[in-house]
Amino acid sequence: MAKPSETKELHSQDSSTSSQDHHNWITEQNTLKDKLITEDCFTWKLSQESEERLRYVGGVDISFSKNDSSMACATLVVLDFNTLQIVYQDFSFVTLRVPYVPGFLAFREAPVLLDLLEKMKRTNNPFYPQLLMVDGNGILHPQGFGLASHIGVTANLPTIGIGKNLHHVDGLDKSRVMKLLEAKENSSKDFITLVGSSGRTWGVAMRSKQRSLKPIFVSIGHRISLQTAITIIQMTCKYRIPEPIRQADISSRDYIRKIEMSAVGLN
DNA sequence: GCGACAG
DNA sequence: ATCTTGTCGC
Repeated sequence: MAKPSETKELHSQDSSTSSQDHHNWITEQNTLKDKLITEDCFTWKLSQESEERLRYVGGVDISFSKNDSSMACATLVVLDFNTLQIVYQDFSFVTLRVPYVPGFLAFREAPVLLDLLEKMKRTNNPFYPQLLMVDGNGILHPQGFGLASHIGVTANLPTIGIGKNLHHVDGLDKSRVMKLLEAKENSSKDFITLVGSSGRTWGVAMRSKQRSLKPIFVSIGHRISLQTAITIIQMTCKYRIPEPIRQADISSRDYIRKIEMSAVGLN
């Protein structure tokens, strides 16, 4: 029979999770991780001369209601890689019942984002992205399998993870990264490689714009090399955050704001 | 044991 | 993630 801690959450809006959930999540992460590809695996090219060029780059983000933290707006945008203009945009309002647990962001956010991708594929949308940027880490993650990798493997799509804050892993913490960024020998570099205590490379801390001291953290999501990911991120940064992510963020906030305005009107 | 911990 | 105004600077 179920223990009290397992029954009381059944009808709760803001559900918590058990150690059993965590165990299942880790198992699923490890299963998906077997399919992870950390090198360039796509047919398009970046060069102008190429027959098949990278043209459609997607970005996904989720914004939350300030009133009800389980109410969210998930957004998928697709930009033209050359002009960085939006060519496709879709969103979905959802109630997220899975809480945010550090290391398991994908179990909260991936389902609704995958739905948005699936909808495009199902309708044979010509703007279906050739590459997807995700706000959240790829392999820069305790299990080496963050949200960007989770979405990449599940959707079988090349993905890049972009974190705005560092997820501490393998001895990499804020102070260590700041020291590296401030070191004289690194002062002119626009990114530094994040090598952990184990010697493993997890991604890079990138100064996407010279003036912005605060870096972004770029890591492999799926089917792309770190080197290619860096190049593409640099090519899509008008500001600190690469445009596909930034536009998705702006759109989802905008949608949430409009919804809350109409909700206030009903009260 | 205590603190840290993407969004 | 979100709560929050102005402010300094290009």
